[in-house]
Amino acid sequence: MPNGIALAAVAGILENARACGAGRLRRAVSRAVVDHRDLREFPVGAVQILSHFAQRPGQPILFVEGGNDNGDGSSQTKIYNSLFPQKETYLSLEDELLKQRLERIREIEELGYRAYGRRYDFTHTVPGILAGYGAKTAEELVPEVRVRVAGRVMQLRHMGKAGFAHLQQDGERVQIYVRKDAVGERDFKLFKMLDIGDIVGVEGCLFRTRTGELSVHAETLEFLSKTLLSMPEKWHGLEDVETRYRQRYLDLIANPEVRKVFVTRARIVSSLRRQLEERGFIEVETPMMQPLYGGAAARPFVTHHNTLDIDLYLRIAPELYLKRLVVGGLERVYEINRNFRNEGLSTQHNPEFTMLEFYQAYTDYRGLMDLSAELLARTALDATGSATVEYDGRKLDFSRLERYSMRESVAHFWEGEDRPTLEDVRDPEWLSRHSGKATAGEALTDIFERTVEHKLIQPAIIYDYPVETSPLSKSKSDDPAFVERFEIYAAGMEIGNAYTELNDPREQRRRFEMQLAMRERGDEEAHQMDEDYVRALAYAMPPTGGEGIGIDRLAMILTGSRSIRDVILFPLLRPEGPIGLADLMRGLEPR
RNA sequence: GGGCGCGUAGCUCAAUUGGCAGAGCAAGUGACUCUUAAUCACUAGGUUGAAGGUUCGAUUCCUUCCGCGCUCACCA
Repeated sequence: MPNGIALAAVAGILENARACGAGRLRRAVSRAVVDHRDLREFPVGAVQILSHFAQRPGQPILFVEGGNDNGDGSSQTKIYNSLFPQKETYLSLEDELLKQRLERIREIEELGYRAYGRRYDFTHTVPGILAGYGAKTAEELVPEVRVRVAGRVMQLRHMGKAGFAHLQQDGERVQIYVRKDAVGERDFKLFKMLDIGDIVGVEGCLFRTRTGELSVHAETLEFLSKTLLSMPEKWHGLEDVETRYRQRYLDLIANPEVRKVFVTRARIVSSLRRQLEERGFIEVETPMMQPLYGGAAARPFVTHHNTLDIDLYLRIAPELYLKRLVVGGLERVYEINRNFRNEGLSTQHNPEFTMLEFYQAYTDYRGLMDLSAELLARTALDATGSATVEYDGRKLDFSRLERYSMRESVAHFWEGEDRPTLEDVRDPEWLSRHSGKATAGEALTDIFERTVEHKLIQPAIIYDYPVETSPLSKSKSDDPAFVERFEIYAAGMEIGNAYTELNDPREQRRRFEMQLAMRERGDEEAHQMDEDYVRALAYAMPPTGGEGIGIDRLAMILTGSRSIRDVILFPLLRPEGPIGLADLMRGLEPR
């Protein structure tokens, strides 16, 4: 290719004039070429090259003229770049690493191994080896312990005719020692070809190295899977937040603590399941695609079913379906699954998030408070090994849930001189003095949110909410301005919401109609009329307590994560655009 | 949606006032049969997120756009 030759010639000339890598020149040329101007003035800097050359007649010419760096701007380097027509000639997009790895695959197969292997029957896992033999001395390993173990190569240290590697499995690592005279010519050739990130199987005996590390003395190697891309750096791991979320698999490989977070999350969910099962709750699954949405105040996602030709909503809550089941006699039900709310994103909000909701017939919000205290204490213990966890430098004790009524909390957490008394907090005049909201209830909620919410670091229950902000809860019989509802707070976040369920179909009809009126006025978050739900209540629902616990936020607190995205494996991000790997691979495909 | 910040090699990070884009790890070649962030020598690797603008000259200054983070608003 003529232009390629020209480039080589330029490189040669510059090599003589000054030690200058071909890569550097290529970049300089490509910069000029990209501009595609006939004349481009270039900085002189310290460049002291005067070189010019012509290719063959009629071919593009690169003319480089240099001067001294005299600092007064009088000397310039000019590149007359007459038309290198295809910049691709110079901007090679080939990925050297990928090319090398594909070549590696060929070599591995030439040796008689599969680059992408089949079943490997291991006798031990890496964590199993560490747990079983990590405490044994060299002498105790003398009756030979043979193991077959597989894992991902995370570190490699070659030393001529021997070498060490660390295999990672389930987030833990064991060292293997491979020497030529132990594994033979062919396996040792394979060992020398390994890249960090490859997955291999090793058979051999356990021993301790001179420095005392438990290791597998390899006798045979099996190749199981080839990495084509390079792993994140061994020391710092993967730190780029965006890459960590987009390529969570890399995050999990490179950052052991991330794995722990998701293991803890799994423990939280299984602990809650087990505790609810023990109390006679059964797990159910209700529709995620709903013709009518309800159970919370939020904007939904809309989708469409083709055959029925109807729009459906991704559920914002399972509440109304779960209560239908209570009507049907499933007196203790729970569901752990995703809700979808079409809202902004933040460190505490992901558009899809996981909620536990449970309903228990014949109890009320007082009963649920006691149950919540037990559930949370036990979950913290099961997930972290302690009912006390540290979050953001504060110790949170889940074994004792503080309880305040909303009014008490305002008085209790007030900062400043004019701390209100409990009498003040129920005085409409005092409330309107401290909030611009129209009604006393809304004002109380407003004041609570501004002065109390962020101070609820210790796990706490706030109970008795104004009726205005709680459309689905049953009113307190002795104070109809308030409802039997509580929320659970910890680390300044709301993590749960519960109430004595409204089970009077007449009242429910009235509240739906109020919501409908709000919809008419353009409130997208107002409830729709769900007449089937009213019909269900009309068959009589037992008095019931219902509660929702945000699993993601609970997981944040119990894992010490500051962002909800750190406890969701694949948080919602904008699509990243073309990756280009498929094109690269296609370009390197042998034909 | 508003405000602030970030974007440089596969990864982690430098780059003086606007003046030749560098290092470590990873990669390639060679040496090394107990290393462990192995070591030693050499090599390669860049559209400085993208597009414009200012300038003799831009990673650096300006504008717009893209992506991410924090924050406010919205939202439980």
